[in-house]
Amino acid sequence: MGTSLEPTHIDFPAERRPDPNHSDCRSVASILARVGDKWSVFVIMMLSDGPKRFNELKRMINGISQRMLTLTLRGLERDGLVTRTIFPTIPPRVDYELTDLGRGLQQPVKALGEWAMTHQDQIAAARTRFDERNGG
Amino acid sequence: MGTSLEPTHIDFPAERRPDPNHSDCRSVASILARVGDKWSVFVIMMLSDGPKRFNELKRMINGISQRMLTLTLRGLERDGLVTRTIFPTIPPRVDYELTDLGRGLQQPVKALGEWAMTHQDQIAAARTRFDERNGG
DNA sequence: CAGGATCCATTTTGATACTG
DNA sequence: CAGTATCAAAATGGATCCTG
Repeated sequence: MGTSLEPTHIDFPAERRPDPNHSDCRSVASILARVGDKWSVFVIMMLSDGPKRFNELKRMINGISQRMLTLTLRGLERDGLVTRTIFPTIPPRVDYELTDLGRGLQQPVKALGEWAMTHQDQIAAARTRFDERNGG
Repeated sequence: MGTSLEPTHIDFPAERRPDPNHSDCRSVASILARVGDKWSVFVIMMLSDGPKRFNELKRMINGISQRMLTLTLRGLERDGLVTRTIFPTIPPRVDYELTDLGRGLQQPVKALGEWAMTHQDQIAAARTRFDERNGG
């Protein structure tokens, strides 16, 4: 392989750990890690309106390499967010589609995207100020 | 320095670019990139209930290195999400606090966290299934 | 078409030592 | 206490070639 899809380990202080023997925040962290992944978010968005083929996605997300698209899709498939359907034709055809779980995730992701959308100016301004006061 | 806080470049296909001359998705991507950042999310969460000092945060987020906490806080400060207040005492004291912008971001982030919370079992199960069918 | 395998460059992170 | 500086290790990503 070469690339691990495993999340990084995070220790949470006892006072913050929600439930001692049910679920610590590690699993949540690993999920956030996938959402945080640049490409995952875009793939999820691109699959909003129905299934897509591999190269179709590759063209839609201009700039992603074949390798990264493969890796991203594998990760999403592993998490049960996307299904992979192979049509045994020649040439081969593979469809990727959001699962119910994936569609559920889309909602909070969209909310985040919309927040980013509506506040991008404020953030850009803050960055400029910071860079001026600083690096200037 | 050594570490760039700049987002990675993303090209969007013309059909998907929301508005040609106002804002392409790059800025949104750069915001998502910060949220996607493992540590940023946790720092934002830890600052929910008021300002915190550097080492206080470091203890709360067990596992983060001093270096990464510094870098993370700088990034959040640059984006206008947290403020940094220095008390010129000896020993020095520095407080970090969420801005209004930061508190606003907390909402969608929390939504995402809650989704992750409530679906972690499904995802864990999916991962196990995938790993069994696969690596097995 | 849809990848798998390799190799290499860049980024990111951690450990460690030092400072006002 | 709250960092900065430096170095080494590890993760990540792209380019390229190959295959059913």
